[in-house]
Amino acid sequence: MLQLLEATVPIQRRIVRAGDTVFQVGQSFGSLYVVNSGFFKMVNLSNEGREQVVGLQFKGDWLGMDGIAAGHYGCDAVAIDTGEIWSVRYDALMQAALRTPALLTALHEAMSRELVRDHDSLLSLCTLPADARVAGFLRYWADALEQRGLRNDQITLFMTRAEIGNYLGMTLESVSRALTKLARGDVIRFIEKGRRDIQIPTVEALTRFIQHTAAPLERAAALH
Amino acid sequence: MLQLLEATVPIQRRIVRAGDTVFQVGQSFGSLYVVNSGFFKMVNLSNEGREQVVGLQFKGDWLGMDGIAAGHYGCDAVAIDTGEIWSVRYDALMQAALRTPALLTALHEAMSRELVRDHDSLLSLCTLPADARVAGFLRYWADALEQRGLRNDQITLFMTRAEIGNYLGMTLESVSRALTKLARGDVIRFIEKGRRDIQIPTVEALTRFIQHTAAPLERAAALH
DNA sequence: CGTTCATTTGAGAAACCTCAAGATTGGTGG
DNA sequence: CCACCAATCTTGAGGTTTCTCAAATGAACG
Repeated sequence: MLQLLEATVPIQRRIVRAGDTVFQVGQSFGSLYVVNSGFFKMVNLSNEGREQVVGLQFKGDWLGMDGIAAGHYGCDAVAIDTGEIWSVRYDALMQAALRTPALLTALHEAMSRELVRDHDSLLSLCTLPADARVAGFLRYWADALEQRGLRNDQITLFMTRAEIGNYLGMTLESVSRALTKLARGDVIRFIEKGRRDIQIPTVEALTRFIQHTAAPLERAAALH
Repeated sequence: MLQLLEATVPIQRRIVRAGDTVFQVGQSFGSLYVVNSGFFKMVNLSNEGREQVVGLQFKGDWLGMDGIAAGHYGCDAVAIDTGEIWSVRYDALMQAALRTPALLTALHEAMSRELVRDHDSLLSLCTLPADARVAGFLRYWADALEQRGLRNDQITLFMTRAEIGNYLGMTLESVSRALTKLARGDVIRFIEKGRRDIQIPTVEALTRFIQHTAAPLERAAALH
């Protein structure tokens, strides 16, 4: 995907460091961005000032697609680690897409994947208790790394407990307690001194924990 | 948008009644659907059988875009009222889009709007108490009607309390209590006998209720 | 080596869920 | 037209999860 983009559209590259913003909510929409390396969080800001992490983007993911319809970006895109971000003018991309339909396919698939991911988040938020949501978060991160060919037995969270909690709809204390509980059950292990590096013996153990912790679903199944 | 589609792409029309499914999770992806009339819910089903309403679609909205990347639909699309749904072959749409770029714009804006909407849902779920989420749900429905030129001072919910609760991440009892509270404060009114028809004196009152009920946000703002 | 920020842990409070009992409604058949 | 049935909805009481508040510990940095 990255190669395809490189070969067909003018690209601007930019190195970012943790805390840098790629674009901000309200800013006029003009370009889409693609993660070449690093990790990014998307932060939504409500009218009343409530702040919400609504997504995490990894290598190959697109940023800024929520700005296409409104004409301005719908959230802040913030780097949470050093990385490289590519930007593409949306109008240039559309021009190129008419000549190279594969570009269109790539863009549509990226948007589609993000929709699926959002729905997964909603599902977790609504149906899982706090502990399981944290486990699901770690599994998501591990899966994301694996899909990109990176080692996923050991992950570094570039987020504070507060950020993770915000993303998962719970307090930082609840995140801490959940991680402690996971470590006690040997589903995860803390490496070294810092508590940001987490070893994941097996992803299956995480999945088991989620299913085991999930509330009985007689009620949930009563939708019919 | 509907006219544009009609003029440029082969369309298949279908009348649906409440409970009919447009497509089901896992079904092979081939077409996108557009709501001509009626109301639809998108239901996600997790591996373990947890069921989650992840979206509501109104006139002009597209259905099935979460199937583009995976090659199969990611959720069930279920009519919750009588309506008409149009279907368009995705490959035919792409063909037509190369000749009529406006089609592409329309599709991208539809996906973009859905991303924004999903992020709004996440924000509500994570930052608002149950009462305010119900108020936000009613405001969303009223806004959706208004944007489509329909009267929005009186809305008919084609969903049970259980479905609303599922969508909003709470139990049906909590939905009931929230509606009772809203009615007591005269933010909404029940019409007639049934409890499915709700009168909304002013959307502003709903907004005020949400802001008033929102928890103080010192904690939430501590993301920096 | 002290300061600051992040994290952990505990105890009490609050929101929400669960369970249960009645009410209300809409539909169906007598 | 009325009575009954099934489904939905409301309301209450008590339990559970999660949040809030507070304090202590640990790590990072000059």
